[in-house]
Amino acid sequence: MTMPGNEAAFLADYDPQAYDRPSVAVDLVLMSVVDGAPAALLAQRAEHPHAGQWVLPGGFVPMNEDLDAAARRILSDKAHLDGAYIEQLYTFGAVDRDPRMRVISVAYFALLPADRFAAALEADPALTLARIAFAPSGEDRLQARGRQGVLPLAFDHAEILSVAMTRLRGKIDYSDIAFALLPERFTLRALQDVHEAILGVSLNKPAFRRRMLDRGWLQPTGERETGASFRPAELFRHRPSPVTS
Amino acid sequence: MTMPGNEAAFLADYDPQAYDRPSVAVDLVLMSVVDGAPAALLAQRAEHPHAGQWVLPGGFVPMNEDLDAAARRILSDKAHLDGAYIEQLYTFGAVDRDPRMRVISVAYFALLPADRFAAALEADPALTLARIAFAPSGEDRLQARGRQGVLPLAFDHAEILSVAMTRLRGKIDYSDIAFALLPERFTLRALQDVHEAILGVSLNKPAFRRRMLDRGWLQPTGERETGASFRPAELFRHRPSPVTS
DNA sequence: TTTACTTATTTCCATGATGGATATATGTCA
DNA sequence: TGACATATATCCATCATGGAAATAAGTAAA
Repeated sequence: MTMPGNEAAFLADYDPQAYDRPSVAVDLVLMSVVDGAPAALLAQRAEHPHAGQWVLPGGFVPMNEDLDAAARRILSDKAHLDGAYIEQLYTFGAVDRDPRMRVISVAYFALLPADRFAAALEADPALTLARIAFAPSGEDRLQARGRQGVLPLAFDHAEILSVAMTRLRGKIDYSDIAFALLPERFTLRALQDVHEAILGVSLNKPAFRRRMLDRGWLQPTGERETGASFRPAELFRHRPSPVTS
Repeated sequence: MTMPGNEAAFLADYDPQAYDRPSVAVDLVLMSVVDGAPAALLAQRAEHPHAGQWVLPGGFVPMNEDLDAAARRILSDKAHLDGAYIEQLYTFGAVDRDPRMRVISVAYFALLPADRFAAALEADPALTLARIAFAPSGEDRLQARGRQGVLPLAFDHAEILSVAMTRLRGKIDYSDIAFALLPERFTLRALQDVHEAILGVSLNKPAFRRRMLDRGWLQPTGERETGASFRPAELFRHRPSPVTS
């Protein structure tokens, strides 16, 4: 290769094939809170490697697509969902994490209200919504349960899921991501349930109410929930970050 | 390609060259606090593209090296440093972020006490330690200054640096990363200076002292600083996370 | 040796956030 | 109409924090 005198000439001469390169994938941790427990959407692999086992929905990143765009495409194509809150999580790059070849995976997590998963589960029978149980030990080990028991995850996806849960727990009480797990209108009770499910603790009700209200994130709608056989709670809406705007 | 009946056969048949793949790089944000201001180590590019401009030290990830190992290797080879606190930051994957080809960059940040940079700066004249000034507007824009004025960064490295500063600011008061920016023994004043430099605010001294002391992170040494022309402060040592152990 | 000086360290108090018990309000349903 | 169950409000003790002020402990000059 010659040494070109200027940058344009250099680029024209540049050979991108000079070195072997790893594949880059995006894996999605699609999370929600279902029946008082965190849950993640998993897919059953149809092909080798690890055919039949459960994994996070994912796919490779083509040459002409931004990482974030790839995440959204996989959300739509593989999980039949859209409009989720999406955030890049961590990049996993151990040499042997995939038996086929070197694959570096950029993990994203995506948060959705529980009811939004119904369509996805119907559209694709290879998907399941797995409950994430806290390990009996206080430690950070996770167990995913499907319809019939404990679900082991293929590749290093259990670790990815664990990192996602840790991130979620870390962010929930200083950011407003909890609202991404709730429908547009919700009661304070529902908001508290989400916090309790993610953190794995039970919270004091008046204190929680106070805290949320004077964060300025809640917009009262004046409406009340229906269908309860007792005093219905007021419905609130998420008022997006009044501080930042 | 045939459809193999078992996983071993499938892997034997698998062609990793079937699709074009991006290059993967690791870029390092090497940070410290120097003279009361955050600073980052920058390198002057010797080659195209952007020859002569300033960038974060970085390099490509070969096929047989874990991401974390690549970060440590670059720390050692490109920055002539070792033993830094290293943490993965974020992965940047816009299609056109590098004019040569598609490069996905996994950014790490690394924290070091200010005095550790001296050897690196001597060993490699293409390195400089740039001061990071807060933008006059309250916003999160950053300016890097070198010996002779404002240093613009090539590629998307200004954005990477900005993400690193944001992460550092976000973590400094609930984690113990501040200690990675200090020598083994330090005064409470020095610890507070680090916090103030990162956060860009001045803190209340007695409150800061109390907070740090009952976090349990500080181990008194009984020794005192020397060379001050007034009452010398006690030297403390970092006692690594008493909670986690 | 003593005193001025400067910063470290401690003490003290006011304030605001939080945990938690308790009281009150307001729906549904028998 | 009243029992019931939960929402919502009130109240108080406790703890973390900001900040002023007092005290301690070195150095250096008188």
